[in-house]
Amino acid sequence: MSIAGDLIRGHTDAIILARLLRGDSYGYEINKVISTLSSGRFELKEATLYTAFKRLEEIGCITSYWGNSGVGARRRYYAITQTGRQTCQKLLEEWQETKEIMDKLLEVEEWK
Amino acid sequence: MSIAGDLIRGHTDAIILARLLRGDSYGYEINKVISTLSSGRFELKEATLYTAFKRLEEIGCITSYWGNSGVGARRRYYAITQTGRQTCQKLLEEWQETKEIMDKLLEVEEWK
DNA sequence: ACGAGATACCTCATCTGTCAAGGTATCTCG
DNA sequence: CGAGATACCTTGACAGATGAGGTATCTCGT
Repeated sequence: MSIAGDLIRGHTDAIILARLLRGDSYGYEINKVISTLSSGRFELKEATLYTAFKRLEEIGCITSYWGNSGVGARRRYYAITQTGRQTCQKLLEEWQETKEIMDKLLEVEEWK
Repeated sequence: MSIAGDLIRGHTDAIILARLLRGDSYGYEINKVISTLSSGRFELKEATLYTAFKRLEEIGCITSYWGNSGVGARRRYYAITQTGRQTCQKLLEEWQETKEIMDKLLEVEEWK
């Protein structure tokens, strides 16, 4: 992985919620999507992902239910709640702000 | 503080190094500059800052020396090393990549 | 029918960086 | 002289990321 997890730390909740905003999904799939969208440069570790799900469910941002597909390994689906939507919007705004601030702080003159 | 430190976590080294690239400085001043540049929206806590200095010095990215100003409280100045410059450049590139990936991962359709 | 590999979930102990809280000492200015 | 700014530092607690380990099912080639 070229992008260390600590660089994303604090933003995993935002990533997960933003994904769930597009529709219910389950852990394995979300991980795949993240890996694909980042062209493999970043992937959440499973432990991180499930820790996040647990945390998000505890604070009421998501709910979960077992899929009844009948085929394949059982899946636990997650759905975003109204609280989750609000939290997500807040986190997205924070990300925009973080970007602005970081860009200003990292501004460098020319490289010699 | 509107931006929690954890959102910046993993980027503090980059911030400090990018600052030192502009010239030697000391803890208190760097903290002030960060606060100013971010319009007060973000500030490193002192403990975090000094922890980072220690870490960066241990891995050879910066060196330190006591200022001999004679007036005011004593200051420990920090200077970036050649290793530090390389590390800084790498971290800046990582930040650009992090931004790209995050923006892609957080992409949302319209808000309803 | 069997083994490999993919799918899919989960837990626990450990590590690392952040931070609250506390401390020391000097200088400036009213 | 006292308050507040300047300036440094350490310690312990905490939270999130992760390595390592575990379970179970399905698919596909041989």
